[in-house]
Amino acid sequence: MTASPSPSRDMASSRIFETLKQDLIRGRFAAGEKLAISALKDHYRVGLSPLREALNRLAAYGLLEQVNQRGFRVPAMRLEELDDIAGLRAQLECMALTQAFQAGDPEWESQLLAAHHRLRRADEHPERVEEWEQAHLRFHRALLASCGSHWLLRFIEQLHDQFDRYRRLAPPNPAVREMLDRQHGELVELALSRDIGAARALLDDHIRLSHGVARGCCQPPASNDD
Amino acid sequence: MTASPSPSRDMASSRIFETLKQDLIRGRFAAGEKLAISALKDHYRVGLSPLREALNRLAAYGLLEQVNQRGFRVPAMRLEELDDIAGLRAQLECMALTQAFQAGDPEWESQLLAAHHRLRRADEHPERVEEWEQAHLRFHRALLASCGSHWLLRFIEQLHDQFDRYRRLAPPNPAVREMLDRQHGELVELALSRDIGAARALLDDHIRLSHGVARGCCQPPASNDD
DNA sequence: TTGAATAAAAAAATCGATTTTCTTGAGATG
DNA sequence: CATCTCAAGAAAATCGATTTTTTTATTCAA
Repeated sequence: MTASPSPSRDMASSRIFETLKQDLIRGRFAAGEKLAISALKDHYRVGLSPLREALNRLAAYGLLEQVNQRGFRVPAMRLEELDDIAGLRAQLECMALTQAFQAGDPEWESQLLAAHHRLRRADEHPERVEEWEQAHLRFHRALLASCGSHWLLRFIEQLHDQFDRYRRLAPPNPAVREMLDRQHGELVELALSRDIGAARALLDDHIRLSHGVARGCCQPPASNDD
Repeated sequence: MTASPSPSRDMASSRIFETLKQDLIRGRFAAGEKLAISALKDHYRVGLSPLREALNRLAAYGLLEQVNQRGFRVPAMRLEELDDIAGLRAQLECMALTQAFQAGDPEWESQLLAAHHRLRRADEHPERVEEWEQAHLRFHRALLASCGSHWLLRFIEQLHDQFDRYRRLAPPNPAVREMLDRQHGELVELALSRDIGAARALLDDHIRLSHGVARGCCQPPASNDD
C-alpha cells in the first residue's frame, strides 16, 4: 500500500460538474435562464473545455437543457412537472422501501440509525442549511440503501435532485417542517420493526407533504424570458 | 410520416453521441473495453472536443463509465445487473401501462396500431435487423406513450437501452422470437379493450421472456481485464 | 530473481485560438 | 408604417497544440 488516503483530486470537469449541480439544485440560477458560457467560465475560474463537458453531463442528467446551436438553459419550473416528479418519486421510493425492508441486514439498520442521528444533530443548527440538506439527503439514501437495485436507487436519486430544485425555492414552513422531522424518526422505528405496510404509507405521506410545500413556490407559467 | 420539421442539422457532438450510443447498444465494443479516444476520433472522423462532450453525455446516461484520470470504458456485462435492469423494467413498464390505459385516447390507439403495423412489416424482412429494432423500440414506446409521466418514460427508455445491450448479444432464438411477436399483437388487443389486468400480466411475461433470452449471452464474471 | 525507482512513451485533460452560427439593428423596400 | 435584407457583433462550437497524468519499460540494488 502506498500514499495518503488518496485525496484523489479529480478532474476540473468533475469539480465544476458537482459545483454547478449543487448551484442548480439550490436555485442560484433563474428557471428558464440562458447560461452565458463565458460568464460561467469567469465566475467559476475554469477553462472552456471542462466547463462544456460538465454542462453536457448536466444536460444528460436533466438539470440543464441543451438547445441546438444556442447553448444551455436552466429548465423552466412547471407545476405539472413537479407533480410528475413527486408522484413518481413516491411510487419508486415505496417500491424501494419494500425491497429494502426485505433485504435489510443489521449493518443497514446501523447505518440508518447513524444517518438519523446526524440528521437530528443537524436539526439543532437551523442556520447551517447546507449541512442539514446533506444530512437529509443521506438519511433518505440510507433508508433505501439496502433495496438491492442499483438502477432504482439511481433513478430515485435523480428524482430527488429534481424535486429539491423545487422544494428549496418554496417558503419555509416551520409547522410542516416539524411534522416532516417527526416522520423521519417514525420511519426509522418502522424500519427496525419491518412494518412494511405502515412504512409505505408513512413514506408516501412524507413525500406528499413535502410535495405540498414545494408546490408553494411554483407560480403558473409567467411569460417572462431573458 | 413527414420529414423532420426542423432540418436544422445538429452539432457534431450530438451526431457522434447518437452514433456512439447505437454502437454501444449494438455491442460493437467489447464489454469492459477501454475506449481509446484518439482511435475513436480517427474512426468516426470527428474532432476531440465534440467527441469528449459526447462521451461525457454517454457516461451520464449510463452507457459508459468514466474513471478519474484514465478515460472512458464500456461497462462490464454482469448477470446480476441484467437481472436488475429487467426486473425494474418490468415494474416500471407495468406501472406506465396502467396509467397509459387510463389516459389513453383514440389518438394513442391509432398510433399504437400504426406502430404495430410497422413492426409486423419489419418482421417480413429478417435481414434488415436495424429496421426491425427501430420498429420494435417504437412499438414499445407507443404502447406506453400516453401514460402522462415524462420522467417515467425517460427512465423506461434508459432501461430499455441498457436491456438491449444485453439482448442483442444473445444468440437468436426463433421459437421465442415468434412467441414475443405474438405477444405484441395481443398487447394491442388488450390495449384497445383496456384490459389492464391481463395486459400487465402479459407485459410482465413479455419482458420476463425476453430477459430469459438475454440471459443466454451473459457468462459468469470472468477475471479478464484490459 | 525480486522489487523499488525512474525515465521514456502514451494517453487524458485542458487551454487558447479559430471557425461557425445566431442575434441584433440599421437601412432599404413595398 | 411594417417587413425584409444584410452586415456587424456576440455567442457557441470546434480545432490544434500544450500540459498533466498514467502506463510501460528499464535499470539498479537487495
